[in-house]
Amino acid sequence: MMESGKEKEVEIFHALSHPVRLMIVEELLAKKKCVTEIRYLLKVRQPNISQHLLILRMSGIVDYEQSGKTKCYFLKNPQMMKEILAAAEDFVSLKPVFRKV
Amino acid sequence: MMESGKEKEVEIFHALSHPVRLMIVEELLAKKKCVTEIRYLLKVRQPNISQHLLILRMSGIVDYEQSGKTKCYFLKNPQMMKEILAAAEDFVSLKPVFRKV
DNA sequence: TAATCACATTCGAATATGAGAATATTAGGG
DNA sequence: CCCTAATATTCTCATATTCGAATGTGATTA
Repeated sequence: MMESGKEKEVEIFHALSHPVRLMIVEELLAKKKCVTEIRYLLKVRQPNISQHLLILRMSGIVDYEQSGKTKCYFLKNPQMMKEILAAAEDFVSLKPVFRKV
Repeated sequence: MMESGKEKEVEIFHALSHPVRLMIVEELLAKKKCVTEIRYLLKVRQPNISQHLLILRMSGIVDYEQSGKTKCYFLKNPQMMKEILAAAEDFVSLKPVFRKV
């Protein structure tokens, strides 16, 4: 396949393209949280949360700090993440009537 | 699975999470183009381009207008797409040194 | 140091996705 | 009407993703 030089962007979009991961990011936008908090907020099993957190971490979106037994996950760049999400929300909130026919 | 109310956002991110689709969007950001143009610009086979265009169209990112035998694809909302892409580019262009350790 | 809490990893099964080949469709042009 | 160009669709195979179950690991506390 072609090289696009956009692998990193693709990785970011891919990381955000799953409902659970997107919800995790939005939870972290409000406040850093540990795995168990996220787990119960989203009502998703713990191993699954861990798997999604790994993907988010590999893509550079989140990182964590250990504090005792728990790991506090946080957004590495909340401001820019906010911009990406805001842009996407603006996009999807367009009513069809305003779209080009 | 939980309902997040963010299905549309997820769909947008998913549409942008493939290198060929992202490149298509970037080509269309410059100018509307027909399938054959896109095909040769990206050096990707035509059926594959058509499949990706379908996904982009389903997600509401692109639409087309028929002009004779060809279909001209264009972004439905270039400005907002530009914002999403710019935000993602900003995000990935952060040097590790500027990121929280 | 044994038990427990918090989290990660591994594995398997179900499902989804992506690419290519072949074929179909649709719209002019002769 | 046939022919060709432009695009779409279908089928199949390989690969990737996702989830749950089971298990592993690391830190804390009894």
